[in-house]
Amino acid sequence: MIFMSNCCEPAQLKPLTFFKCLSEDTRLKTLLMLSLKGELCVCDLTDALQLSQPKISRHLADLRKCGLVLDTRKGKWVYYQLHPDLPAWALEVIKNTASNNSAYIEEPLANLSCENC
Amino acid sequence: MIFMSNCCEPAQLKPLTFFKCLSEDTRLKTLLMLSLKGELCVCDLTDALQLSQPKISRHLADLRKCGLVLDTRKGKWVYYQLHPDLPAWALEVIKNTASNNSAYIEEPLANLSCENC
DNA sequence: AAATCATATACGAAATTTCATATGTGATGA
DNA sequence: TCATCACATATGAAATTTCGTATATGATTT
Repeated sequence: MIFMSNCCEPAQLKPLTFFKCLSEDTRLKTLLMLSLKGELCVCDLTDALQLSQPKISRHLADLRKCGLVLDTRKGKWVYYQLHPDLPAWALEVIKNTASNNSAYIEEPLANLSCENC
Repeated sequence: MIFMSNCCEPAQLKPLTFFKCLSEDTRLKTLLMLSLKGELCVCDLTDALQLSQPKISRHLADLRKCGLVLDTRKGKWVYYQLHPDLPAWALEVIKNTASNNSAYIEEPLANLSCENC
């Protein structure tokens, strides 16, 4: 994303940057799932969304560079969560969207193994 | 937008379609301004955003085809407003974004002639 | 240390989006 | 009816985004 140049800290998250992050299927579903599940590793997401690992990783990198998600390594795994410093309005947009569009994330949620449920 | 194929009525507005509409500068500013001003004609928007008329018109056509805005002809002018049937969650996203990002639309708002203030 | 597992990045190609420019259309007014 | 004003659309080129494939990295296990 060309707008990644503008995005460093969530505190200065620009609305256009934010919505560009939400404007692609994989990234949007990832953000909505994180808002519901709290924390997921890369392999959870490849399973849930049935997509290749590099594809998931590239989109997570975009979200990370824009400050929307935070990654934490735990042994071999890297866990992602919504960034705790996300501006309140942005978090509200994500939560609002998640709770009003359950059909959109129904299938990926169902694909999650029970440990994450 | 390729996702316009999916979008007919606001009632079935899909989240991805919605955020694709918000992911471009002209369209996002237009939606935020409409949420604050209620109704604006095409020439108001070209003035406010300082952009060419075809550029504004094309983006308005995208928003119209996705069901985000409603157009009404009044004599020579065509007025646009947020679509009254917009799902509540989507309207909330727009209003929430507008009220928390005043700097982003400060300049275009200032460019509006006083009749629209 | 070598192998393996989980994840990240590089690269060019393909798909999509955006734009400038030219032209079309519908309403109004002379 | 002719001209003009406000707006819409068509077209191809340019810019941006997305993706598959190959490869790199960092942690764990053997």
